Amino acid sequence: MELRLYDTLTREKRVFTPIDANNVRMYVCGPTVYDFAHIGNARPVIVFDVLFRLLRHIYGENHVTYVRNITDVDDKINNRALRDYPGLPLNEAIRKVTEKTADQFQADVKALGCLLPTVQPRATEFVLPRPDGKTDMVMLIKELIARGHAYEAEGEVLFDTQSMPDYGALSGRKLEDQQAGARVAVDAHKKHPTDFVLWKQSSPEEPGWDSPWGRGRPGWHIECSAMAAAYLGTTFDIHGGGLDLIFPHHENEIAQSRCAHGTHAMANYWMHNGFLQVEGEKMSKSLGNFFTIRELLDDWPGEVLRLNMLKTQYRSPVDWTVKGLEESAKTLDDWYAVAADQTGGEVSPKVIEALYDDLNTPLLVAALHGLRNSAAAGNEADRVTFAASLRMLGFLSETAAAWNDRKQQASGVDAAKVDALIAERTAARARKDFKESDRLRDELAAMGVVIKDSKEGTTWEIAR
RNA sequence: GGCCAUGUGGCGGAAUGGUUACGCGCCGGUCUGCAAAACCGUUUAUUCGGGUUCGAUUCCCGACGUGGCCUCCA
Repeated sequence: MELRLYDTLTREKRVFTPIDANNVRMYVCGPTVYDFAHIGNARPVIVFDVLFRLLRHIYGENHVTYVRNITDVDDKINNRALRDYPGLPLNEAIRKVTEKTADQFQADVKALGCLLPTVQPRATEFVLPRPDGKTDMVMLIKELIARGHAYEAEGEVLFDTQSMPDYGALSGRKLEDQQAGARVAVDAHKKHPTDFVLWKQSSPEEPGWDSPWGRGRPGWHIECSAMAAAYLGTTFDIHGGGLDLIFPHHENEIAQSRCAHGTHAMANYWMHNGFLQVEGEKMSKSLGNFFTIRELLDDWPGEVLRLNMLKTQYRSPVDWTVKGLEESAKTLDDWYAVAADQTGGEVSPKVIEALYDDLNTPLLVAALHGLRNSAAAGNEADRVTFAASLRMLGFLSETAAAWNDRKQQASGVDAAKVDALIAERTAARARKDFKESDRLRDELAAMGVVIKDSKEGTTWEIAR
């Protein structure tokens, strides 16, 4: 059994072979911290967390390096800073925006059950040459100019796309096609319409760094090229992100990195997650179906959001619906009850096998259902395996009791009152006063409490 | 317009050149004072039209639908 991953560059599933099994290296494009992350942003975070966990399982916990950057230099951030903190000096306002947003992102991701990446570098720390000598953006740009892949024009430094014979390979674009397209803005100072900015000048009001090309700031793509090289080397194993990043972001990252380093590949496997729709419609602020992770966490435990995401294979579109969330919540209630705080054990081979096929998480969920049914039927070995498998995937982060308490607390139901009503009902049933016992049951139901009678007595839970 | 992805039962969602995925729901049963829960069981599908093939949901072509990218959106 071998791990196979779909590679966007070759458009096929390929057996995964790491460059160095002692240090498997993965880079995933993280957030640009200008606004709270929405549920669509959560998808790559969760998907690549699962891959990270799988790689750790295969190669060992200390033999995988996962880098997820934080982009804290971007014109959207500048605009947001000006809007939200009009009185403050820009640099201070920017810091407030990026810190607040980055902190919220970290909290959100943790709630979703994701492990901390090995490193989370910030773009602003990689603009200028560093004391530790790690690759920085200015260094890369100088190298690109020296190698004849970039040129200066009107104060900008631009990447010369025509200098790279196979530019466009990832997205399947040809330079010729781009020329004819009327929608590609033609700037007089560009040698070719697809040439893109590596460095641009900043006005005195804009954030900037002093560089060989004057005071300015980096273009959009160069920060990932720098941070990836800084931590993972000039060629590494896996580069991931959302489908929309294929062009131009990843295409241009590849161009910059390969041309600066003189390599044949930036990453050996390019993975892209599909998009997310909400209730069958495109998520957009104007439609009012735009949810931040934070908002969803107010209504659902993070594990519910996580499971809901993993019910679909990562390359397929996800339709994010309340019905789906309810189903996921119900499933987790059941799984918590059946797993029953088991500890230890090994992850099920079936779970690993499903993940080996390009992270087939729906098949994985089916395998979990199988274990669950076996455990519920009394197979104690499978109960342990079931729990171990769930934990490996980032579930079962709390005790079953805590899981149930959370639901009760969220509902605001008074447990003592429920217990008192149930005692009354039990007494009524004992004297065969079923009219009264049914009335009490209705009263509890009106409070959102469902009761369950069994031979051992009556238990209750919060209706979803 | 160019390029890319996708279209499976009431719903979500896998797999596969020929034999029921799985989950939710529905329905039936056991249990129950009646229910609920639990457990057992049943049910329904491969967008359309061609082609290849002994045989296609699976491969090929076309149509239609949906989504994405085409300079800073995961």
